[in-house]
Amino acid sequence: MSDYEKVCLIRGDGGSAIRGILDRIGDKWSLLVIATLDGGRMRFGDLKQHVPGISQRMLTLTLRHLERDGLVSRTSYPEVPPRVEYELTGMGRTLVGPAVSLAEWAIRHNPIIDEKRRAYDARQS
Amino acid sequence: MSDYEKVCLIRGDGGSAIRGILDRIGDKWSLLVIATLDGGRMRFGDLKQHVPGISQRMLTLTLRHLERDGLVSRTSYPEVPPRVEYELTGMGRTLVGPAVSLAEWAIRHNPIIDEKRRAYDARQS
DNA sequence: CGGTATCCAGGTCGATACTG
DNA sequence: CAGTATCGACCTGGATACCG
Repeated sequence: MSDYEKVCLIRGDGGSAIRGILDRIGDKWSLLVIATLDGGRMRFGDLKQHVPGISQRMLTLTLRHLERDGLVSRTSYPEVPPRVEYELTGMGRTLVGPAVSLAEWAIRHNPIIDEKRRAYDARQS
Repeated sequence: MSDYEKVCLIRGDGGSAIRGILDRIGDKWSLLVIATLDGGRMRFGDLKQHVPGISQRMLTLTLRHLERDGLVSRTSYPEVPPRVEYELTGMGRTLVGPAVSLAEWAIRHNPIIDEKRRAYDARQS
């Protein structure tokens, strides 16, 4: 694939391709929840424990969105007290690869970016 | 690399790794501007034309952020009328690869997701 | 031409309280 | 246990007007 075609992939028609995916997983918690669920099926409460800082509300919302998009499946057991388990769907698991490549980029370049940022801010002040 | 290590990569310490990169390029325009600049060095006005729908304000802001992080370089020529050119830095270009892999995922799965979404919404109503 | 300044509408997210 | 409901602070981004 040529570089030009790559760029077109990202830009799509008016950028809708990349917008679609970022609207889906570019929020504060989605990718974190997906990464956590990559460890295997998990209950609501466990998930809440393993995603530090997430509120109950945001975990619920995030899971609903991911479920709606078919990235996560929800299974509730009619027991008392209730038990609900979540796991990645097949499609959900295929997202982990690309997400990891972005995370790797982030980890590799974080120190340089921080340095650049400090240098930039120093120039401004 | 094991699956477990992959997940740790994304989750990092409390998810800071993935948060860092998403805060940087997860906004509405950054990745679009980067993809456009991947075509080569470009003037402010041309950039505005090639990123459909972006406002002057958001283009300026986005470019400032990318410049601050060392992903884009800015060159202004002391002429009248002024001319300012932007281009990806070396580090900026390395981001295109991972971004493309995410875009490819998005393009491949968009139809399925849309379908899942419609099915989910139909069940709710 | 390439910005900056200002205002504001809408959305996101956290805290808190309550429920089956 | 696994949610739902409500409120409010904050932030993003669009429109508009003006500037060197």
